[in-house]
Amino acid sequence: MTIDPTSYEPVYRQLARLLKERIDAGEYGPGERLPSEGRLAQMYGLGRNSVRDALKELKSQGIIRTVTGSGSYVRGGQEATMVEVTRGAVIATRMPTEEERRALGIDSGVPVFVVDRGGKLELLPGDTTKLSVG
Amino acid sequence: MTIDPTSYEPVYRQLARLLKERIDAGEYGPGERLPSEGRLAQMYGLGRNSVRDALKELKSQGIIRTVTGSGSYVRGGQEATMVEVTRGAVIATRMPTEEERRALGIDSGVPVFVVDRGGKLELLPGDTTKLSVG
DNA sequence: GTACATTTGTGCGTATGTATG
DNA sequence: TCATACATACGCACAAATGTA
Repeated sequence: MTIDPTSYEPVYRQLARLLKERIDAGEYGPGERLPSEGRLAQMYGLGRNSVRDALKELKSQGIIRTVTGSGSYVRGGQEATMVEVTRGAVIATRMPTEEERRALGIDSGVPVFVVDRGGKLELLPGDTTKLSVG
Repeated sequence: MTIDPTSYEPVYRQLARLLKERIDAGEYGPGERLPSEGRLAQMYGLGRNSVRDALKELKSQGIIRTVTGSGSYVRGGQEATMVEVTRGAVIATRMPTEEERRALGIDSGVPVFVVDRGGKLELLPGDTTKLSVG
């Protein structure tokens, strides 16, 4: 499969879709490193910025995470801890701010739970938390 | 308040933080349009790409949405519908796929609830849904 | 309906900084 | 020390969508 620059679909989206398919198919497993940005650009005949746009999309979807100086890695495969929510609680979900991300130690592209237990708000990372109603 | 290019904090993050403060302060209300990218670049002495990076961050946090050819608008102000979750349900949150986004009719930067009621999965938009435990 | 200006989207280039190994 | 790799920041050009005259 290759990239078609004449397609109606932007090349960076084509690449993002392509990489996601590879990941879903298990060709790149959890924790595994993707080829470098320069390598991907070379492989698919794109500029590095377009490759970065594709990776940015995957990051924003929480599919990969990138480490400066090292590479881009497939996320997933983590265990989720169960948190019990009690009667009367109200649960919302949204994307965290930068501060909240740092505080919770989560990557970009990961949403958070906002649990309101009678006025007291609690913030929980969405990638490693599941709420059980009981 | 202005942008400091010599700061340890990237200028696009500074601008994102600054705009978020303006929005939180109500200077830009829900539904209101932000200045155009070119205008913001001019106002703060940045390149347009840096402005776009800042807006991308706000988009990824679900704070604004952009419409091609029109502008960037402050999100929020929508009513959230309460959905009751019953005992035994398990709730997760994550970013939706493109297909799910189209199916639910939600913008990018909006996470979804995944409610598991005894094996039956239900997908709920995170921006217009709150879950009440009862 | 048409033409035009405005605004965002895409794609590429360059340069430099920072982190990793 | 050195090469590799990602991050930031600027620039340019053109496409596509919008809104208005």
